[in-house]
Amino acid sequence: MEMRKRILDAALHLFRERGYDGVSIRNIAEAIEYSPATIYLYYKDKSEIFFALQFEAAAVKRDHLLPVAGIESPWERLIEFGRRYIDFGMKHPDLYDLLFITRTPMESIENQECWKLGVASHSFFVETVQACVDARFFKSTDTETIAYTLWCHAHGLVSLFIRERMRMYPEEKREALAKKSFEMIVKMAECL
Amino acid sequence: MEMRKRILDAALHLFRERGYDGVSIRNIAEAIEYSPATIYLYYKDKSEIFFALQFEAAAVKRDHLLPVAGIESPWERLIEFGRRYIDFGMKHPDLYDLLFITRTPMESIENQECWKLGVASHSFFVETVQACVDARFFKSTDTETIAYTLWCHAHGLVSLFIRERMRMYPEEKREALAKKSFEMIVKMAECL
DNA sequence: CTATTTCACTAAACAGTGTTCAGTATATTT
DNA sequence: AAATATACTGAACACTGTTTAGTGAAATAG
Repeated sequence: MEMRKRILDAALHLFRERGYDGVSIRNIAEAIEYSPATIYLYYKDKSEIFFALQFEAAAVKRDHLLPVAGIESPWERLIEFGRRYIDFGMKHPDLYDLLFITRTPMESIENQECWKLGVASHSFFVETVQACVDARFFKSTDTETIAYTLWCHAHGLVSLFIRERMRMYPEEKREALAKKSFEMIVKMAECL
Repeated sequence: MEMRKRILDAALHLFRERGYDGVSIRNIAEAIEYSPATIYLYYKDKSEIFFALQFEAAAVKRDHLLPVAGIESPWERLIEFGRRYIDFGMKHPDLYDLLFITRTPMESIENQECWKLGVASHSFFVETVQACVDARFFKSTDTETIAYTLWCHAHGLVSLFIRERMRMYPEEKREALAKKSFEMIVKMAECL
């Protein structure tokens, strides 16, 4: 299990610098000073390395969101969840990419371990929205649509940012705009 | 100019089926029954084919949004813009992907023709929001943040859909959920 | 009508990719 | 000492984007 870890460490490091497509099995092999063929003794193919990293990304995200669970007020919990979700995306663009943007063999992902972590996180999010609904925080009682709408905003915000679709805004203003937008959606949710 | 068109037609057709990375210059050459080297007489490299297609995508999007310009009421115009933006993304996932998700050599995109179309569309969107602000439609007067927030939601909605991040919702419910979310963000904007 | 230049195109190569497989050298077990 | 298992690799296969030297046909010039 020592070798698997060394491969993942090298792969994550390289992916961070050059992106998934920018890194070859040969690059990873070179980084750990083994032959390319050795990689295949530990991972079936490149996509399996990807899934293993996606699992790690999901774990990092889980840890990033963990403190949220301790907040008692559903509304405060929801806000902090959103804030930290976005913060995770901004701080770990490659991990966020891996989890929510990159094209992957999605047909098989339900069987992967990383899927469980994702589902758990999403369930926690929906439950928090449900708690807000139960506390009569919103006029609307459509938990599913509320949760999905808030997720759309957060995901849109992060993915426009990390896939560089904010070129029409000067670079130094982008993060501030994202922050203001988060505050705005919170205000909008208040009268939802 | 006949050959350039044939290359683009073949490329777009193939990209639609197998995605950008799934198609090689050799595949395109094969499709139009020429040698791979011939492609390079008409396009500098693969990325230039990409930019040409991105331009076409931007044109399709522009045409899709064109009817919106005729709507007098700023608020109605804004709603219809959103509706049609999302509709474009759902109907042409590969074009939307090309425009707003795919990683591209973004450093040079400002010099490309497609950038102008994108900027024009975004300006029109912001101007519509500004018209709503001028008409005292919102309490907030922060046009930039309002526009960006609405865009985040729409982009998040489309990109979660077309990059298959809605697996936790049964397939037949996804589109309905998207529709309900759009209605919800409209309601949310009303009390913005 | 021949000679030259231009044009549209390609075969073949270079350096890279993911992946496989036969084979080697070392360590462990019998 | 012989047999087996372990850990690894060199070399190949079929692919990729891209470049270069060169072909054969058409257009132009003398």
